[in-house]
Amino acid sequence: MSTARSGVGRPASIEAPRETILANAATLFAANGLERTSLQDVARAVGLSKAAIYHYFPTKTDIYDAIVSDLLDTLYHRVLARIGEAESPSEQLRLLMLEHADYFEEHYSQFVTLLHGVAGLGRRPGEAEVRVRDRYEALVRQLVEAGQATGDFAGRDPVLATRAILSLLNWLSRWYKPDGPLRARAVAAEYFEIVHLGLCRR
Amino acid sequence: MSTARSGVGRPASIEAPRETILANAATLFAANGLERTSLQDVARAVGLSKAAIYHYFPTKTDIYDAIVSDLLDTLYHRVLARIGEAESPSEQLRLLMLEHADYFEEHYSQFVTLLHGVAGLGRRPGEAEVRVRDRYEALVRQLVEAGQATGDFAGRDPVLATRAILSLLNWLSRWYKPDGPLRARAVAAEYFEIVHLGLCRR
DNA sequence: GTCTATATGGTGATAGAC
DNA sequence: GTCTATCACCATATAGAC
Repeated sequence: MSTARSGVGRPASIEAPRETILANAATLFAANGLERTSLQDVARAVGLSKAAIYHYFPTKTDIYDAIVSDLLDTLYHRVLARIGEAESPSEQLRLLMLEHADYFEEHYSQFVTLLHGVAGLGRRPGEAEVRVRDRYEALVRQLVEAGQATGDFAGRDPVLATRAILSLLNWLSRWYKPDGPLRARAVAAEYFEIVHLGLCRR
Repeated sequence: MSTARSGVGRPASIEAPRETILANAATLFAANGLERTSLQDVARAVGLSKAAIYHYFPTKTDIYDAIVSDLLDTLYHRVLARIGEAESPSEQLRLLMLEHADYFEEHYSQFVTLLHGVAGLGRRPGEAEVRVRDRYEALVRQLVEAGQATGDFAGRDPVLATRAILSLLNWLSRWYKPDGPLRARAVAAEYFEIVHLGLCRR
């Protein structure tokens, strides 16, 4: 079946090394965090040596950055494509939250890596990450503001309303259990109801 | 003024060593996380040697645990005392969120240490920490359920409503900037309005 | 592309003098 | 109670053979 196994001296070989490394690293980062995950751990999970990992990524941080940037980029485009189907801003917001939850569930380790992979708030994220996070936040805010313009929503502070929505979705990564009975989508649907009603009346 | 200074060979001495260590460690843990904060860093901030720190705490993890457990315990009792003044469940919930926000602001580093001090979700928190966190979550849930019983709130799922409320308060630790213009209390007040209305109608 | 072996430095924790 | 000095270990990253 497998073409090779990491043994005593025989060079191993795997397919799609970059993606395999990223997937395994995300699982480890999500469980133990970036700092407590050694490259040795990653290498062992992948089935390569430490030095082989360095062939694909110059530093451990680059692995982390690749996971995060891949995730944020795909999330944005998937959500954007999905909400195009809806007409009213409130329906768009609902679809955004549902699609976000689905995507979260499919890429649980990557989300946890993004949101809880590095401890402490002092780390300055790369400007690319900041840009793509801001873009996503702006998307939500535009929906809220559009809802206020059409009268779907009442005039709450759109910045704080946006933060509330994203807080719910982000902290879902702490409540959610991959093996639990609750689907992320179901939680997000309930959250939407709460927020939606809260936004409707002043 | 100061009784001693950590110099070449002279033993230093500080007052309230335990509290000083905890306060300095919380600042460092909040900024850089538990793993990236060395005991050397803590010792330098406090003004003692590494070995002196070990005189007060057997391991680095014990310092972290002490910060978290002190925080959660005091938070619970302060909030509990505060909401006793109110009569209706919705007013109690409002006071809980405001008091929580005030306490968060006063102990910002400790909250960040609790919520973002350790990376990864694999760490099993101590049973003492779990107990006191569950107790706080139960307090919020009781308010939601009481509000449903009196008709203050409509019949949303109380568990998910509770998680929504705590998600907002917990993720506030990511938006909030100690030097920023927004008071935590003001954000919490707006969050209460959103959630309150969302809970009122089905 | 992958390996073994190693350089280099920091870490948590301890020993023992004062 | 605080210090200096040190231990034993593990980390990231690199060199160079194959």
